[in-house]
Amino acid sequence: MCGRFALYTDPLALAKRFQTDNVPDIKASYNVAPSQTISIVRQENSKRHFAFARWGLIPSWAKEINTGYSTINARAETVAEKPTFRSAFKHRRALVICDGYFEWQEQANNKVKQPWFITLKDKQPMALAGLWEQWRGSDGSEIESCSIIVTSGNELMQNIHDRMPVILPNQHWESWLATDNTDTNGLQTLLTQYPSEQMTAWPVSTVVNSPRHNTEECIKPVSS
DNA sequence: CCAGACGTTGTT
DNA sequence: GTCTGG
DNA sequence: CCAGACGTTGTT
DNA sequence: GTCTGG
Repeated sequence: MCGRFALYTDPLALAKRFQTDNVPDIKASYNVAPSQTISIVRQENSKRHFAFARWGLIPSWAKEINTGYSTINARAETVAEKPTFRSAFKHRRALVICDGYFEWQEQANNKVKQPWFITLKDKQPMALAGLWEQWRGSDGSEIESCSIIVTSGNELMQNIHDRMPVILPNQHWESWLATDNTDTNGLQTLLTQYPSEQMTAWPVSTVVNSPRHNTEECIKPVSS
């Protein structure tokens, strides 16, 4: 799955890579956790914008912000059907932007899990397949929230974890973001494993375990 | 009909 | 053990 | 995802 | 909001 990531590329470079008409006002973060505000890219009238959303999708019909169940990820296999996600899947897709994500590898003999950091070999920031939703509280407050779609792990990931986020290659950004695209069958074919040979992974310190630690040490390689 | 769930992961 | 907070 | 709290009373 | 379970 995908429960933690990092985003530290310069905002101007992000705007250039994702061809947005605004530059996100963000600082480098090496340890982004669920419930925090994350950077997403959406499209309106064929123009791309950076926006922000709370990580953990709140369905429009939810009574409380804390839904009591985990919506930080949506399974690619079922996202089109699940009541919590299907409306967003059809109408409110986004790119969740990160430089790399973390997965925790189970260890034999009940030893402490080993965290890994996974990036693209070309060091470019990546676009994860995301969904967003708007929620209105009874007091009139509004919150935009989002979820990251996950699928089975590719060859690189297999030894680390059996699930991984869906990473969209450049050539699929347009059809994923197009608001007039409601072909859910076609959209689902975009939710595939990114090729292992274009990715790389290294073990990192358990410093990353605590969301309170937000330094470069979180992504620094250690011997496993 | 109304009430209650609506999720992913990992472990058993 | 289970829920909340980050 | 992992870390940290998980309770009541009374006092500051 | 919409589906499932009773």
